[in-house]
Order: sequence, then structure tokens, then C-alpha cells
Amino acid sequence: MLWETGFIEESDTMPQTVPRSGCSPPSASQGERAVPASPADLQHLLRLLGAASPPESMLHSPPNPHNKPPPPYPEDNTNNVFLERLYDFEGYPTPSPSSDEGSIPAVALQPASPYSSLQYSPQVYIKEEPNRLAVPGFASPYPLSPSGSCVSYGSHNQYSSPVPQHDEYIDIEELLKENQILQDSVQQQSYLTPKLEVEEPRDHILLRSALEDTSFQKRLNLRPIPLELGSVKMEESSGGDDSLVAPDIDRVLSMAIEQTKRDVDNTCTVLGISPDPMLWSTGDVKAWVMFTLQHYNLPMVPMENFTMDGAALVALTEEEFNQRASQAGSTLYAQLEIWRTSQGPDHHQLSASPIPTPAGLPSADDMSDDEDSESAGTSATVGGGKAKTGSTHIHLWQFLKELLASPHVHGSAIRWLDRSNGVFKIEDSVRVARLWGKRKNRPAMNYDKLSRSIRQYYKKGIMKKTERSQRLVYQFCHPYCL
DNA sequence: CAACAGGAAGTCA
DNA sequence: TGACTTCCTGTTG
Repeated sequence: MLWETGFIEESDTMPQTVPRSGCSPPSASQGERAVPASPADLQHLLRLLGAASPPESMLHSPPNPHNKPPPPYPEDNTNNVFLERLYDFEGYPTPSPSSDEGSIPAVALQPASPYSSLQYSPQVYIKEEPNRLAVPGFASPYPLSPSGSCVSYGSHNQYSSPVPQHDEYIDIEELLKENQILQDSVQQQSYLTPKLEVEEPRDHILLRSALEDTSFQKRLNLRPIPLELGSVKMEESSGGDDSLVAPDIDRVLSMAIEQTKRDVDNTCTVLGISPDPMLWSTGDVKAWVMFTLQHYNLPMVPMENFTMDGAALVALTEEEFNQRASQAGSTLYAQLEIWRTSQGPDHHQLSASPIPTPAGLPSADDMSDDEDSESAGTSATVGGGKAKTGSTHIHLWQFLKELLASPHVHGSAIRWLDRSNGVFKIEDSVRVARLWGKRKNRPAMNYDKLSRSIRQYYKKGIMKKTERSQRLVYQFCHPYCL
């Protein structure tokens, strides 16, 4: 078991270490792309947010590097290198594109009009803290919940902020409450255009989870920007200018969409699957289902219920999802909808939205987070010299062991047949090759080339075919099998 | 037809 | 220079 996470780095017999983190953070040069939302996309997202009613386990904050949770599989913590890698990636701070490296990411709240209930100063800066925003001089009118807990999603439940309660801090829960009040008021007073109206929204749970994800702020490299949150509240309370409401909500939703899209992209990288579910193979579908179940701490479902390709999966109704995965069906269905929304054909329309980028936020032009850039980012040193993650300088045999070490994620692509003897089988050669190509930033990688590299290992004594040669079955030689 | 084997040349850090 | 990557021909099941 030692080698799964520690052997490779600890062994002095191996030619190269394997980084623990595989997903590269977005580099400064590639930046991140803000995803403005078109009205159609916003409408869709709002519908999703209102329709999707994930279980309690989805209401938990994603882990951050300051408070990393245990991997989703506590019974096999060492086997979740890739899941951990995803968390590492999510928590990776986006480097500042300019010289202000090391400065505190901040957001400025600049109300467009006088604000009666909340005491905003004309230019209020929010200093980023884990799970909390610090706003000097800000006093929320909404009491904290007795528990002081905050909603979060993922499998790791509560993350209490290390920051003590203080008037100068805005608890994220306060913001969420305010957000809910704003939304309720907006809906009651029909500030949203008919197109944006939601059919009986139960709760904007996913929006909550996106907004409270502090890594989301890091990724966006938030600097003082006029969010004009005050104006939203003002208009509903005073019956002011309706036109100011939708753009503000759009902006928030745009940021939520951005967060969702990045989560999707991260998952794509980790699983080595296409962002477009229509392109998924049967193995991709199973990998996605497994990952989603793990990520939201949902009960396992029989994988044979999802023996289908992506096109078939997309064609499933919510009822069919519920039949195949009783408790997890609705969540899987909602997640798939989000994937389709954020990565499907609408994505381009989404990116082309004319909603302006807030001042201080990186524009769409200097932000890029598509798969290619993530892969490219693996070869870049990011964050002013911070160690890179998911290096392209990894040996194939190490990479294969990484995959083998994550059976919950990659078990449908590659798995051990005889672990003690280092015998494994590639179940999905296309996917393994795709993962390898992604890691090495070689889009043209295929199994033919990958297997050629494996065969180079024969004379090096790293790998071999088993005595009774079987298709797609290989064996690590000693000590590489350890 | 896909997997397999291995030669040869090219790429890249 | 090592570790692939790319392309190739030919073989095997």
C-alpha cells in the first residue's frame, strides 16, 4: 500500500518522482475566463437551481487547501490521489496576472445608491478569509444562525471557519440569507423579466454552494469590483429602478456559472472525459457516475444500470435516473443537466454574452480554462515559482500506477488483476490513452502509441507481458510492482 | 479489427 | 541523453 502515495517519491530506485497533484492550476498567462451569462443561459441555470434539489450532502462547501477534508472514501484514503488532486486544483490560488502577487484578493462593494438597511460605505473592501468575507465597517442586519454553521457541499459536511465571530466579518451564511431575501423579494415584485422567472424555486442551493466556495474567489482573483449588491436590495425595498436588478443578479449568476463550469472542467481533467456528455463512452459514463456519487457522498448504485454511452445517458429522463439510482437519481440528473448547460453547445453562446466584465475582474480575453489550457498549464510554473502540480514530467509507468491507485475513479479504465504481482489490465484503452495524452499534453495520443511506450519498458525491465500473454494485460517488474 | 511486437527517426527537457 | 512520441511494417488471435 505504501507505494500508492508514498513509494514513488520515497524510493531512490525510481528515476523520477510523481507529483501528488495532477490537475494543474490555471496559469497566469492563460488566466481564467469569466463566463458571462446570456439571458437564456441564466434562465436555464435558474431553472436548474430551482429544480435541482440535491440532498443535504450537496450543501457542503468544497474543501479548500486550508481545511482539506478526508477523501470521499475513508476506507481507502490512499487510493484517492486523483480526487485529492481535484481538491488541490480547486483550492489552488490563481496567480495575479500583474505585479500584485501576494496581495489580498478583495472585492469592493460599491452601492449605486444610498442604502438604508445595510451600512455600506461607498467603497468597501472584502478581505478574503476561509469561508468568510471580512468587510470593515460592515454590520449585517441578519443574525447568525445558532449553530453558526454554513452550508457546504461535498462529502465532508461541516467546515467551521477558523475565523472567530466578529462584527467586521460577514458570515457567508449572512450573505446567503440576504441573497435569499433578495431573491424572494425580486420574485415577489416581478423584478425579473418573465423570461427569467423560475417555476417555484425551492432554493438556489447550487448557487449557494458556488457562492460560498472561497476557492471560487481565488480562482477569479477577485479584486475591488463594484458588485453593487446594495442596489439590488434598494430597488426591491424602495421600488426603484427595475433595470438595475437583473444585471446584478446576472453578474452573480455569471460568477456562479463560472464556478460551475470550472468544476466541470476540473472533473473532465481528472476523469479524462469530454466536457460534452454526448461524447462519453460507456466507461466515461460509469466514471462520471462514480465520481458524482463520491463527490456528493451519495449511496452507490449498481453500475450495470449505467452501462450506456453518453448519448443514451443524456436521453434518460429524471424518472429513469430515479429508477436506475433511486436515492441519487435526481442529483445525477441535475448534475448532468448542469454539465450540458455549462459545457454543451450553449456554452459558446454563454461566453459570447454581452454582459460586461466587472472592473477588476479578469476579462474573458485574459482568462482561459478550457481543457487545453489546463493541460498546458501542467507544464507551466504557476504562481511565481510555486511548485507545479500534475507535471508532464511523469513516467508512463508512474502514471499507470496513479490510475491504478484510484480504482474508484479509474477502475473502469484500468484495474489490478493481481496486485501483489503487479499484473493489471487496461479495460478501456481509449480512455487510458486519452488520460495519458492529457497528462502529457499530447492530444494525438492513442493506445497504439501508449502501448509502444509500454513495450519500450520490456527491455528496461520495468514492465512485461504476463507469462500467458493476454490482450491488454501487463505486468510490472520488480521493484516497480511494489 | 484491435492488440501486439519492434525498428527507426523525431521531439523535448 | 533519456524518455518518450510518431510512424511504420508485420504478426497474431
